[in-house]
Amino acid sequence: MDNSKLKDQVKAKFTDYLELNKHRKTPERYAVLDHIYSTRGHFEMDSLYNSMKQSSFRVSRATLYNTIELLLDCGLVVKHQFGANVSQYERAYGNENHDHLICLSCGEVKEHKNGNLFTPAQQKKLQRFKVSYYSMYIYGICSKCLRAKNAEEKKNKVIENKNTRIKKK
Amino acid sequence: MDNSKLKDQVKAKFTDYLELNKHRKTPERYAVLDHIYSTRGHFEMDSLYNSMKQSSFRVSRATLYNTIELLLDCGLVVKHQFGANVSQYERAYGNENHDHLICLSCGEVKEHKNGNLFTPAQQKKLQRFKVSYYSMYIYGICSKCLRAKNAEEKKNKVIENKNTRIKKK
DNA sequence: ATGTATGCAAACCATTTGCAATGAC
DNA sequence: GTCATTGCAAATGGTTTGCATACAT
Repeated sequence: MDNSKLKDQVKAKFTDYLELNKHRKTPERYAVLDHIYSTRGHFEMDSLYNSMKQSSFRVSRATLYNTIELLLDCGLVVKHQFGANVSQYERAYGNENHDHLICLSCGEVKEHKNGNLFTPAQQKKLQRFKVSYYSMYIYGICSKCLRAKNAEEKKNKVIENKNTRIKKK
Repeated sequence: MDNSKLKDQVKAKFTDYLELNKHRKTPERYAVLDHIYSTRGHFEMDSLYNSMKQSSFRVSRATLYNTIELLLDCGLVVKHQFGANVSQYERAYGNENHDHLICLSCGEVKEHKNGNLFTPAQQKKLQRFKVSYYSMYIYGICSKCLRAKNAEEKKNKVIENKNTRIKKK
């Protein structure tokens, strides 16, 4: 995947943010940013920590949490809390807006490209509120669990019928 | 507020759910439901616990968590995790669909009546996914914080100007 | 040289869990 | 009478915090 250009852009954006807010430009911070923009999709703190530990640059959990806070603040990362106890994070720059389909049965999270549910025109209607980003979570039952549930119900129906017949005797 | 009719409806719905799933109809469960539908807006576990403690019916935290799980499952309550570490909950029945505006600066959550960003027609497009409900979270800066921020920036600019003048000397 | 940022380990705290006692069925 | 449910207290685990050390400025 050739995303060196993307990485340069986010690095520049991060540098701007750090300088503007008088934060230090430490190698740890850039290493975290680089690592996050090396993979797609959602990640959680623990996996990021382990993944970086195995790479050339290890950082402490404390630093990870500190850095994520900065990345959230400057809009390079987005945070999600879908319902499990762990927070999930996601690249925000160069990542097309999408909704999240969350299965209430198995917990799987799928991305759903939707584009413009929330159009700029609609954003304008929100007077007196400066929108940074938005998250759309759609909860329900995924196709896999739906099939499993249907199969289950069919089975139960058969059993019920059997019981009815037994009772009739 | 006359919501005795509403309470009867949700009570009936809860009873249906409990019977269908062969769960017991304990007084604790109905007390929790009743308490939740006695107030509007968001609440968290701790406030619910304390509020019920002061009322005539006290339940343990364990039971509270158990019962909320049931209420979530039968769709009478919705759970939100806006970013803080505590989950927030909300009545779902008779509660018009609305988005949530969350201020990244002060954490305040405001409801935003929107109606139908997510229309039934759009839901149909989600093949192979049975939608139960959805949550729209719009993050940004609220008007209060926006004003504060502007004031702050104005102040900094004045200081910068002063510094420039000093340097020029 | 100064003081912010890091790493470590301990603390925190919402939520979950184990288990004996209770009470819905 | 049976077994799901309750209440209590202890355990869990993601996240935060305090503090000594390191290092960006």
